[in-house]
Amino acid sequence: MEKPSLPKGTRDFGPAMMAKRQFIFNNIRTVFQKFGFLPLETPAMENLSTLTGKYGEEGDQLLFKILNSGDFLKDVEDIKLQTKNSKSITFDISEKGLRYDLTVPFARYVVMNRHEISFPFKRYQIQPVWRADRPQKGRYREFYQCDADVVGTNSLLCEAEIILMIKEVFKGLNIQDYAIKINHRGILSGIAEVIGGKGNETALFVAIDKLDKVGEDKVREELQAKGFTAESLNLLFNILNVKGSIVNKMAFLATKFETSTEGQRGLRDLKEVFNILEDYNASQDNVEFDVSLARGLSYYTGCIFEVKINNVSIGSVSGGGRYDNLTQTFGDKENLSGVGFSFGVDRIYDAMEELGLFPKEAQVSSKVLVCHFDEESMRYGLGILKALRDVGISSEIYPDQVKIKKQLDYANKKMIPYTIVIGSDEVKSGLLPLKDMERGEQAKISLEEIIQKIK
RNA sequence: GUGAAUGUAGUUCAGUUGGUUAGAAUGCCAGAUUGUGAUUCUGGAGGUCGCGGGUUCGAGUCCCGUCUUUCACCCCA
Repeated sequence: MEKPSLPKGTRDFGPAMMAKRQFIFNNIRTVFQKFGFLPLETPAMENLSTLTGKYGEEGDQLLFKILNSGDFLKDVEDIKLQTKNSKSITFDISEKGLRYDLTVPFARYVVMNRHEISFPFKRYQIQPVWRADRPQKGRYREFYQCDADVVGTNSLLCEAEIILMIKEVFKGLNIQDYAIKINHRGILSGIAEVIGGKGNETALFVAIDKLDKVGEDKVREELQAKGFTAESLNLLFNILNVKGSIVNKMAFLATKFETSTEGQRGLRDLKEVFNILEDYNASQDNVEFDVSLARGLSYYTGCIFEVKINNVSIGSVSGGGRYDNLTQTFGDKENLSGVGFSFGVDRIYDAMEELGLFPKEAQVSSKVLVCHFDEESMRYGLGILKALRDVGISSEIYPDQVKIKKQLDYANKKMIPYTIVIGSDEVKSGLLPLKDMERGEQAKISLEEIIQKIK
């Protein structure tokens, strides 16, 4: 018998991990709902044609494809099989794939259900996605995304609210040291225009996105190899090296973008987002205008976001942006604009674990364990148990007659913070010893007092 | 997808130039303790050394393959 194992990059989540994961999920879900987003779920698999072409050439390669059922080779031409070019027969043998993100399935959903959706449409979606990437720390082949998107409005209020939601989620998770980076595709296009890199945008954006990671010299090297002149690179870094406050950076860029309508559009949008934030009385703490932020997903057209938790070895934990033409790729005639972002739960988990940020309360299952010395006291304990549960206190009783030591050990293992040990004295008097397992203190009090104390 | 490193009790790790029966800490189980847990003491269980092949009188140790995890590239939550 072969030892069982899991596919590369996938994991089981035991009860201890699930308690912490759910702490994150609940936090995010609560914030999404508070901002008026409605839940949506879509199938794990989509038609391959829905998925391909949305994530760039590299993205298509990372799609998990599902082999057709039945005799999937039946209709493949012999010539194609003989050439052994697997790419050429992909669409002959596979017509379905696992979803790569939640944004594209959402766009598909919107186009299919236009008649019953009223715009602006705000939905959130918390589901796993799959990528055939090579796993590393913080990179999994199956991971959960928590998306919130608004479609059907150009209002930059949505961008501002995204920032507010990120702040609120991180506050709830007690993550303090982080940066919400924001930029705009218009600004990137403007830079490309100004330095004479038009037509070569993809290479340019991919390279400058790495700036904070690999440094200026490497980016210069890479772009030089791609055919950028020294002169245009000097212009580029003159722009990218802007320092100072958000206002200063924008003023500087305005002088560079006098001839670029795209660049001006980017600046206008960003300025408006910051103005709206001010009207919300939201501080600009943790918000950074990062001119070198690019992001790979090719469908973004306006503002783009990325969130990084500082001092951890995990990449970005959240990202998003505005996309104007996504529904058009599904045949929609109208130009519906959408904007959204996504939290990566698995990475937030890794970061929080690394920083030791999970509160103990998040790992508590039952709040009380009722312990007992004999059958009579156990039966008496059942009434206590019911009374606790009736007022909403999660509690359990040790189901076997075993030594008190074992029962208390069980409580410790499950991180149950309180125990009530019942014996013949308690059955007689009705006074119960509530024990605080962390402090080791206990006091005999009435059931009513217990409920009041720990509810 | 390209290149590299890693794998030894449940967990974290020792293990010499290849040499008898592979160790420690911690955790687990039982007892010291017949109304109270994480301290202390005593005893016990637990490993086909990731898996498969090879070299050798002999392999945890060397070689090849494979899988896992990790790192860089690519890309990204």
